[in-house]
Amino acid sequence: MLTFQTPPTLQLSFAPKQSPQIAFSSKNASLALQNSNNNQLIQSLCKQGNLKQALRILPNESKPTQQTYEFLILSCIGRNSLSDGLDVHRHIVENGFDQDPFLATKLINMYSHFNSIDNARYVFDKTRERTVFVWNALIRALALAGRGEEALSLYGQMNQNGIPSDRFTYPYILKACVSSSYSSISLLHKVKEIHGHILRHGFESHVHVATTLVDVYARYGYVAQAAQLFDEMPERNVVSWSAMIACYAKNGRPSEALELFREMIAKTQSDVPNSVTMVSVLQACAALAALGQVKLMHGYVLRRGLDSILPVINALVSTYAKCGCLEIALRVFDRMNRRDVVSWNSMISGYGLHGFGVEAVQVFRRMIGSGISPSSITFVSVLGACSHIGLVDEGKKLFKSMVSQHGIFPSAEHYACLVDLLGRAGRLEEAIRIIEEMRIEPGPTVWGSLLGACRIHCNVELAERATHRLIKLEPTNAGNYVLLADTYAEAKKWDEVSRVKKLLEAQGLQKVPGCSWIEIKKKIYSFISVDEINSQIEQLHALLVQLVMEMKEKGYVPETKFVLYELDQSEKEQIVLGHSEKLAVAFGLINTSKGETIRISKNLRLCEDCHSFTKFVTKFTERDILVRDVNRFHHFRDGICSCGDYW
DNA sequence: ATAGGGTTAG
Repeated sequence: MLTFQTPPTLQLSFAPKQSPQIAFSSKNASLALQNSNNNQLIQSLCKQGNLKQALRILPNESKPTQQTYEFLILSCIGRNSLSDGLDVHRHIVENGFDQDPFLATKLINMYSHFNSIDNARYVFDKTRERTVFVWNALIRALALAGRGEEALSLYGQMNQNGIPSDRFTYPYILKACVSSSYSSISLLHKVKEIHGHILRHGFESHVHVATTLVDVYARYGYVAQAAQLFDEMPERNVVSWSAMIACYAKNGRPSEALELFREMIAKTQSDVPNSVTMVSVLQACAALAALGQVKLMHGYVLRRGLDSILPVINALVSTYAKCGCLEIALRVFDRMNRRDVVSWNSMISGYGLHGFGVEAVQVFRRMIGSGISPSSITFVSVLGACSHIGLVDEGKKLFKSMVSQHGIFPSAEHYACLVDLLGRAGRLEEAIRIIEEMRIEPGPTVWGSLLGACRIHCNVELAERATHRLIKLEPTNAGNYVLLADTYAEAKKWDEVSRVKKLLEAQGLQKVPGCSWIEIKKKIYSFISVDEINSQIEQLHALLVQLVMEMKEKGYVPETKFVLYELDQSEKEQIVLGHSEKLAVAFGLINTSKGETIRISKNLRLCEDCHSFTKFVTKFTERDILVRDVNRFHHFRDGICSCGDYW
């Protein structure tokens, strides 16, 4: 026999059955009931914010219906009041509606809204007639609450009980996979298993189900899988297109994202890009640092009237900053009439990216002053900004203020920023002490920051220690081995250099090739670092040789201390001359007009020789050169770099 | 009745 029992988490305080003290007298209430149906009275009381009173009237004065309760549940959600929700639930039970599967679904959704999962499950457990709606509702609640495993096990039970899943079940189940704590390998296995179920039940061509599949594969980096699914979709809409564009944008394939966007516009009339599409498109432009593309997209945003949508403006701010145009980013930011924490974060990181640490901290303070609470990302941004310019004390203060003033507990990412801040400034001992005293597990980002700093300051011993940890944490990241090898090379420990190189090869890992690119007349040209000259870059190479020769007379000395081969000086110089950034600079010199800033992007940190080379080029050719490396911008002008040689 | 895509960091 199922009876209503109050579980520990469901604290229903039974309201005293006294006559309500209300502006409405009971008489008025009865009258209203005679004239209209009770829903209207309840609704009007709810609209006045008087839900408690509505509930008091309910059993005495009227015969509530399913609809009445549905309305009451929705008002609790609208008013965001869990305690009212509990009251409504209690009334539902008292008035004999507790076995209504429709209301059970609504109650589960309500508890899900309040993230009160135990109560949602309680409703589920007490409901005898579990329709597919009831099952779906609880699966959804569990998936949204990050309890993926429970959602999946419920799905298993659903199958065992012979309840046929429907097209609504699968998007929830796929989300459950994402919100589970499976390791990525068993997760892929799980997603494939669910994918199999979807195929077996014939839901794969359903647009919502297929779009969710695309998204889930994309989230885990299975771009080819996602693309295949997308290609095979018999029906697509703006959401499917957006999901696929986002997939490319997020998985390091920005050109394909832009290509797909163009295809979307060309191929379909019905699927018009919306704000969500544009946010991903802008993200792709930012990844490419393609200022020309951003301006085109900005125009599109204006034409479509999407320029008042906050996430779109936020994306514009951060994209302009990432494309080297801090001025436009600031202009867009200044004109905003409403700003959320993301807007501020975008501007703070924009300043940081361009080496304006002091300004970034000022924006941070303005943000606090305007009453916006900083998020954990705010601190990553502002600490990163301090780190770029070496504001060590300011950064340390901000780090301390996280807990003391803002109640935000530093994550591994924040420690990574702090370690980077100290490490870059050469305070390696202090940095390692921070790591040793961390209360949470220092992840790869933390050791990575330390290793990066060791590489800059040529600290072999600590670099070995950091790499030792990193190899365990991310065994396939070739970058860690390379940083260690670079450190050995600078210390002239050639035996160690070759040992690390062999270690790399033995695991089939490869150094990520240096790649630089430049946008000329809205077209992107990319260059890869080469050890030898080929015909395609002959002209560029000739120009470089000539430049270097002339610059050497003016004092340029190629910096070759980090070349990973034990060669003589001229051979080393030959190698650094093939760096992709120099090729891009030469290409830029040839293909842009005098007075025009040359804008170059690079996938790695700028090497010291390219840095000093570019400084000389700006002095020598009287050109401005803007280089974005993997961390930040360098504004080269008249022989000086905005980073002040601190990067 | 229930469903799908997006923003800020390093």
